[in-house]
Amino acid sequence: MTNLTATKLCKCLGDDLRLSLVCLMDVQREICVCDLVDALDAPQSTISRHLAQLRQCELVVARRQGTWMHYRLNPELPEWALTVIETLAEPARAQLGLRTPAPVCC
Amino acid sequence: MTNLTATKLCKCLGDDLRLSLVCLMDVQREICVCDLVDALDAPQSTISRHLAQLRQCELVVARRQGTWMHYRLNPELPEWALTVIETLAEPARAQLGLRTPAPVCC
DNA sequence: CCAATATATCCGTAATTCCGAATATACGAA
DNA sequence: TTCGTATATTCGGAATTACGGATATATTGG
Repeated sequence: MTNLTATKLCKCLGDDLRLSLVCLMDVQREICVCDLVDALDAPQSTISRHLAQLRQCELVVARRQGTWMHYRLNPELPEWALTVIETLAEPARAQLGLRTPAPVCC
Repeated sequence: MTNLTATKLCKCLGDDLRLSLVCLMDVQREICVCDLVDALDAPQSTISRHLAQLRQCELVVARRQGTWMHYRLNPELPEWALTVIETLAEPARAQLGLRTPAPVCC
C-alpha cells in the first residue's frame, strides 16, 4: 500500500512528459533511464527530475544495476491507480505519439 | 466526441477542488452551483472559475434553468474518460471527505 | 587511484496556475 | 424599469511548477 491519493496521481499524470514516462513503463515492464531519454527527446536532467517526482509519489520504483537505473511501476500500487493508468495508456499513446521503443542499452 | 486528451483530463482532476466537483457530479446526476458552493466551502468565485475550466475542457456541461445553472458530466465523454472518473470516485471521496449533499436549492 | 559512463541534484529564471475580492452579467418578479 | 438572487468574469498578486545547464554522485574497469 502506498499513500498515493487520487489528486496526487492525477497531478503526476497531468503532464505530457510524466504521462509518457508512465506509459513507457506500462508496456515495458522495466526500462532504464537511457532508454527513456532516448525515447522522449528531452534533456536528461529534465527526465531525471520528473522521474524523481514519480518516485516521490510512489508511482514508480527504481532498481540499480551497476551504473544503470531501471524503473518500473510500483508493484504495490493500489488497484484503482493501476486501473487509471491502464485506462489512460491507449489514448495517451495516441495523443503523445509514443513509439514503443526497442531497448537500446543494458 | 470531445477533444479531451489524457493529459487534459488528468490536469483537471489533479486539483482537490476540481476533483471534488467532478465527484459530486458523478453521484448526483445533475447539480447546481449553489449546492456545489454549499458542499465545498470555498468562495463562489473560486468554484465558478474551476467550473469554467472544467467546461472549457469539455469535461462538464451546463444547463441554465432560470437563474440557476445545473452542471453535469458531459454525456459525450469518451469511454476511457468516464472509466477514469468512476475509478477515481471512491478513493477521491475518501481522500477529500466528501459528504453526499442533500440538494439545498432548486 | 583515475577515467568514463549513467544518473541525480542544484539553482536561478521563466512560465503556469491559483486565489478571492470586486465587478459584471443574466434572469425573474414586481 | 428596478431590485434581488445566482452565477460569471476580471485582475493583480501570491504560490507553485517547469526548465535545463552546470555540477555532484555513484559505479565499473583499468
